Amino acid sequence: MGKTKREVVTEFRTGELLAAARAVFAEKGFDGATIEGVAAAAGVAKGTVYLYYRSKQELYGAVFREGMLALHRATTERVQAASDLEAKVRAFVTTKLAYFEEHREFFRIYFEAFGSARAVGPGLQAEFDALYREQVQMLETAIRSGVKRGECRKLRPDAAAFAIFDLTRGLLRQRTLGWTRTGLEEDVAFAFDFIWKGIAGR
Amino acid sequence: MGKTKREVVTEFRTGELLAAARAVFAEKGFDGATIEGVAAAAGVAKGTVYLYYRSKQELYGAVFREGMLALHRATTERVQAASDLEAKVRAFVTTKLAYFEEHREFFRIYFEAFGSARAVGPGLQAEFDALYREQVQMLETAIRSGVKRGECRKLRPDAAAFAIFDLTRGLLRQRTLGWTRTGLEEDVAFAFDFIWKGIAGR
Amino acid sequence: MGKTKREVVTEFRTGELLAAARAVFAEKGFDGATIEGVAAAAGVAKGTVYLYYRSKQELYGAVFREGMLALHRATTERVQAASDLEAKVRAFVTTKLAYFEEHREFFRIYFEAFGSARAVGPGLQAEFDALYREQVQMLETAIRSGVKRGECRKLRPDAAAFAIFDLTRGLLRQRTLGWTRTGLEEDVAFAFDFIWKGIAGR
Amino acid sequence: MGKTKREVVTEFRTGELLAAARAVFAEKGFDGATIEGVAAAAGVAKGTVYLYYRSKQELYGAVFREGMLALHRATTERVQAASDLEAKVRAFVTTKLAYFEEHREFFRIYFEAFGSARAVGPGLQAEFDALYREQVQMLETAIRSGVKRGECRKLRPDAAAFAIFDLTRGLLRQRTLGWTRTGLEEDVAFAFDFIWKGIAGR
DNA sequence: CATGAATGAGCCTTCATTCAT
DNA sequence: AATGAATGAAGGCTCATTCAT
Repeated sequence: MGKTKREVVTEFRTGELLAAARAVFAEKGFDGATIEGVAAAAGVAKGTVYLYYRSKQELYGAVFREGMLALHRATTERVQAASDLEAKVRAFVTTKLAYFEEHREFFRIYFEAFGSARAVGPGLQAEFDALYREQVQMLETAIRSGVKRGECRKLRPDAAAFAIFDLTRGLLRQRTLGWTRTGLEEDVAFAFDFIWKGIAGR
Repeated sequence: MGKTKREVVTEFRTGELLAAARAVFAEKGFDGATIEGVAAAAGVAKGTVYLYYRSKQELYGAVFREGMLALHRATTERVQAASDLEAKVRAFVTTKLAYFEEHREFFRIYFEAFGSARAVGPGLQAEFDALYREQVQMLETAIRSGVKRGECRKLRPDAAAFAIFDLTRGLLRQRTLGWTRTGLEEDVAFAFDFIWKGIAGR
Repeated sequence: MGKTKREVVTEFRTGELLAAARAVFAEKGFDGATIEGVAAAAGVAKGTVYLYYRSKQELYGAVFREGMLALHRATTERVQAASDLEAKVRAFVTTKLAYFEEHREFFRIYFEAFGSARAVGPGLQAEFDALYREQVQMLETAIRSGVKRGECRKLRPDAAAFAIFDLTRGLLRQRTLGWTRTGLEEDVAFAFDFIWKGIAGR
Repeated sequence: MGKTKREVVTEFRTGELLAAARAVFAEKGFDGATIEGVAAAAGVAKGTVYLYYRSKQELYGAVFREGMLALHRATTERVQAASDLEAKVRAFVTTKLAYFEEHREFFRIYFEAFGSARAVGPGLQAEFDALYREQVQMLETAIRSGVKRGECRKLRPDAAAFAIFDLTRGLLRQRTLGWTRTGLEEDVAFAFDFIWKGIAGR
């Protein structure tokens, strides 16, 4: 643990700035946010932001990446820990909903990426897409082996994976926008049920 | 038919500008787009844009509203024309996918509304939400009577409606971004199947 | 009386436009006024204004000149008709006040010329100055002969002329801005009295 | 004395900008002036102006207010220091003329306020009017007590105050526009004499 | 003659980024 | 490292003027 002084300060500042940026970007979006605003929220001067991030884009990227990776890690971990398909699907839905329950601010940023790929910049969009696909593939794999093991009916694993992903995302949106009054548990239960049985069911 | 000359010209310009604006907004997003860019795309001078639309916001609103209403009308019409739940769900998915197949550009604009409520402005966001809810309610009603008639199993109609909506939207995204290689027919079939039977199926 | 048709129409339009322009310039000032506004006030289209006046400047010039000349003529005539200095001074004050009583709108335009010589343009400013000096000289001449004839005490005629002019203009301003509640007669009486006797009086 | 560094720089810039703005507004008037022009005159970039003044209006307001208050203070002080009416009137005329002798540029701005109330904005116009009336009232009070004490003849103090004010303003204009070749002393002497004795005199 | 659609120069203002202190 | 003053490019919008109909 070498250059503690410098590194600690840097880490501290980085964290402060990241938090401030997250709040500001969440509230105003990429274009609506200003570096000045982020600096103010972090309690530092404008120039200081540029000591830690080279540009507005990069700062946004850091915020975005941090949130995405945490979400990604949590989801991956939980899903892989589950043993069978049913548990995996349930874990997927639960983890996502729970994550955003804890990170409301990141939600706006997350959703901005689905809409305005432009603001984000091509590099970031690629990263985002990569994580997206990775998650989809994880689901896909789970489904594929679920099909093999007879845990579910025979259907296209890739398409089903997308479907589960989208369904979860939609539910996320409703919850975060306050369009659902039901509790987290109940929402998860419904989503899983829908995914599992569709609307025809048994 | 009255002041044909003037009215025709106005309609023509309005249309040209709308098309140009749609293309530019689709490519760059609301903030990234410039009036100059729209004007150039329409082959007119900057000032001309302001003869037909009072502001950038208003122009965006016109583009957005036009696309939304067409989509809304098409969907509503087809769904209501269908007789039973199965047909209605199928119609819903089909119409949406088909609409964006024809209106690729509008897709980006449509999706921007899901992400950056800010840029769009509160008035437009409200309109958007209203249409959204109207569609969800239409699905909800269909499901409710489907449940009554035993066309599907007993589940919460509101949540199921949201689920169908979100699933469709997700599929839309994949198709438009070119993430699916399967044909329209097949995608619709899968989506319907998924909605209908879930992944457990019979 | 030749090209009656054309000339009559031209005169009519010219008059209409002049009146509209006077109203608009009076309300908004040179910079604040728009050709569109003048056209609307005159009940014609924008382009029509340019058929009769080459530019905004020229239109303003026409309005200005018309008002100035009428004022100048009225004043000159009345003053020269008066026989002795007392009558001349009285005529000067009375005519000016009476003129603006009738032409409230022109008042704003008249006063703009004292402040923003810039907007008016150098050519017009020169014309304005010429009329100004002419009036001052008229007063000067009157005073000079008044001095000779012993109608008043011996003082510098040029400076006295300016003083009378300025005093009148000030009174004008107060009346038009509604800062004086006294009647026209009384104001004239006071002004003349002040000019004649100063504040020390006999 | 506290944050000298920053405060000194700010004061310096504020002063520089104020001076530049005064020059530019004086030459071109409010509408004719551009922020770019002011910046250039101050030797800074356009954006810098906005670090010190929020808008063109505010900058104009600062220039205007500064000049008006200085003039107002000087006048008030000198007039109140004078003991009798004669001295007060003399002080009034002298101070005004002397002030503008020193502040030629401000003259154009001062006079613009008499003409184009519009450009200035309602708030500033109100301030201007308040100062105007205050000065008139000061004169009025002086005259009233002068009348009581028999220092001058009996006349309406309000109207006389206006007259003195206007006469002075007129003289100001002539001097600043270079329409008088006589010296300051002589002009003041004449003005006072005119005010005191009128043209009939003793 | 009259019209008003079209033009494009011009201006205020914002804000990401730099740099001297 | 931290600051925040300075920069200047960029963009929305207005409006005098032109010109085809």
